[in-house]
Amino acid sequence: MTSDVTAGRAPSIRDVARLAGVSHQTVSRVLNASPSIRDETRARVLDAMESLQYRPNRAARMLVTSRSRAIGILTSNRVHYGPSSSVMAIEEAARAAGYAVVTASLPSSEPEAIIAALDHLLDQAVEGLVVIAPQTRVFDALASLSIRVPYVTMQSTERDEWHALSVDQITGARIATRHLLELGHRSIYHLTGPQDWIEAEARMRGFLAEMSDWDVPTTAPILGDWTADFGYRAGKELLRFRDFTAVFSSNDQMALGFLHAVRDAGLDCPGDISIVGFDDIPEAAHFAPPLTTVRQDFPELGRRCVALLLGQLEGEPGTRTPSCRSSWYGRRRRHRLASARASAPRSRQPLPTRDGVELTASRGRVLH
Amino acid sequence: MTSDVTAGRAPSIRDVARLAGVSHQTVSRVLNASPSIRDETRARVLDAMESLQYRPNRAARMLVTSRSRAIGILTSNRVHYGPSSSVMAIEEAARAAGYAVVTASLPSSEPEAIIAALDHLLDQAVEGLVVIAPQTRVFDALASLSIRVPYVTMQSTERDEWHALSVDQITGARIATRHLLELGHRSIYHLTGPQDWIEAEARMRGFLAEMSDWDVPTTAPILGDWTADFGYRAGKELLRFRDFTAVFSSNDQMALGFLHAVRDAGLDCPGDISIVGFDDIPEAAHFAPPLTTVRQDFPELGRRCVALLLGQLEGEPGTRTPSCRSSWYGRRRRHRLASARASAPRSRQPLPTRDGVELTASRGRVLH
DNA sequence: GACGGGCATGTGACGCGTCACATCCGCGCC
DNA sequence: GGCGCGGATGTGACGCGTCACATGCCCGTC
Repeated sequence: MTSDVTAGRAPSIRDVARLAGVSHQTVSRVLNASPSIRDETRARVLDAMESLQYRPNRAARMLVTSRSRAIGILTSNRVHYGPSSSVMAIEEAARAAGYAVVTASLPSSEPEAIIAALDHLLDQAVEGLVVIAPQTRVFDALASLSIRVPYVTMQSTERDEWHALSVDQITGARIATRHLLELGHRSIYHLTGPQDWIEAEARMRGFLAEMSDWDVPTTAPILGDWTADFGYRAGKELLRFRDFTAVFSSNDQMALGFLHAVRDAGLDCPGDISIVGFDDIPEAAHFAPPLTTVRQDFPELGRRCVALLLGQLEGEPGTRTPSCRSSWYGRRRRHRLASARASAPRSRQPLPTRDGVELTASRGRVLH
Repeated sequence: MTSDVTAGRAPSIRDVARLAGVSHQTVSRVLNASPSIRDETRARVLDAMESLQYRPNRAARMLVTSRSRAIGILTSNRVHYGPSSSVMAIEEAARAAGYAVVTASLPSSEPEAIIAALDHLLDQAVEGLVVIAPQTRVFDALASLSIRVPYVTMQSTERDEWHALSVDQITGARIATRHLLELGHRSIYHLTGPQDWIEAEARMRGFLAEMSDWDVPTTAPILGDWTADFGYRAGKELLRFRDFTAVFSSNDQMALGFLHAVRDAGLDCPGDISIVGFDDIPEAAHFAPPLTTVRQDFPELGRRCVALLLGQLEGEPGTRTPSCRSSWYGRRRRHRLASARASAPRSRQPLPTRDGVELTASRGRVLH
């Protein structure tokens, strides 16, 4: 008796039900695609929804199902190509699966900041977490909060194998390293990312493994912070001695800075010093000289993250492998991949490909 | 009588109330910092919350208050420095204000994609929207959905003035242009971004205005897409004629590509052709040569977006100006600015500053 | 000593989509 | 004709934090 025509309130299933001449439960069944609804009834309900501009109340559904259908992304606040692209892909994949994405970025890597960010996400009742950040620290913070939410990262750690993700950074790093070795380089420096980034560690491991396979002695990797500024400073420092002929940088930004230092030293990049980067950021082809780098399929990585996470959310916790292949998701993914490929106007020639990683020779130029 | 000790259910205020020996309403009052609670009672309740690991149920609160305390960000899916940094800042500012951020990126700029993304955000019951994307199209989509959610963009349009934001891109573009003019250049090309990006339009307007002030004739701006690849292609094309001596690029990526083309043509950048970029991405200092560019304070921009949006959300709709200055927010913002400044290890020298925009001379090098 | 006022706290209803269960209808069967 | 069955639909309760209102209490006041 209370609610009249155009109340201030948003329409609820009861409003729809009244208009369609059915019970609110029937409306609910239509919403949930229950099979036991006559087509004619369903049509009437849908009409009523349409004319009322009905939108299900997320809060109410959440309350009763105690599922938020939201996942959280915890990112470092540094703006890098890889993480950003992954976030986009994660968001799209999650949306396609009917999940919302809530982000929290880390103003710093202090434990308190991490805990605050996690707390924020948990307040949003996220059902799962994708971590694109210093992973070991986040893991510690999660443990300290003692709240168990499924989460995935871009790469597995020793501590919990089941979060593994298979774009294989180790292989990518090996490819990059092998490339330099095949060019004849025997003293190669490695610029790595922050230690507690799993990606950095994996790439470093790949580098060391490949060097070891070739029986080439290595110097200690240089711990960087992903930035071009660091690459530049490192280059300035290392070039004072010139006890090397090649550098494998863990990402393209640091490689850019290093290139800068090489130019500053009056040296020639393909000639005197070879550099290989990692990530294949869109700008890499326009560095001076164009950078040889290892392409990472970040969107694919993001999509796999979501698939893995959703597999854990929907299936029983513990399974891990087949979740990536659940039918509805596989279909969408294939579609997206196809369209992405069609729209890519890249002019570089891919070199040997292997599980989502490839080495690119920038603009066809011989590798440097 | 039903719920015992450790049920499967998460604890509710009633559980807390029982443990603290008060009514559920008292617990609610503690949660909402009601003043009329005795300190001793509050302490008891807080203790109970602590020991139960109580976390307010977001859904229930949302349901009853019909406020989600979430804002949406609609971003283009291109990974650019400016948008990404803004998103981070928006997220942090929103979090500081107790809002969550839900993102939706646009796989394409097709109207359907925009509508789908908006729909997704509205499904999440976001209370407001920050748009970092082709803005005119989004506006159309919003209108077509006929759902009125407050939203802000990075810059005002003619259509709806009250979304204005004050990091002044026009001034920034004027500074860049003036710089080239002061160097003596009289034939200057402008590489602009996609037309329906407000930022692109504003920078173009600034360019044209400054040129006009100096009575220098202009050629039509070259419509780009923000990418380095485009800058490269544009450079290739333009350099066939060399009917210009300087270029003002709407962002640093396109400038990078252009620089590449200049090198390819065997020309010297400070000497033969001058280039000024826009954004001051962290990599700009390491281009060859280091790029002169206009720094944008994207984090500040993001923060202002949030302040503006929250002002609209919290205050009565219609007010616009003073909302940015609401006390709690001003305090936080100041704090964050201070810390950001302290941690910035930039080595460049800022040139004349004006409302969040400054021209940087990379590494002290004379401008090119 | 009765009354008004303010403070601290309690009571019950409410919102909205879902769940468990009830009801109704038509049909086939013995 | 009564019974059971299954499909389609309705009924009422529930979850949890908040709102509006009620209650109890202490204090001062005339």
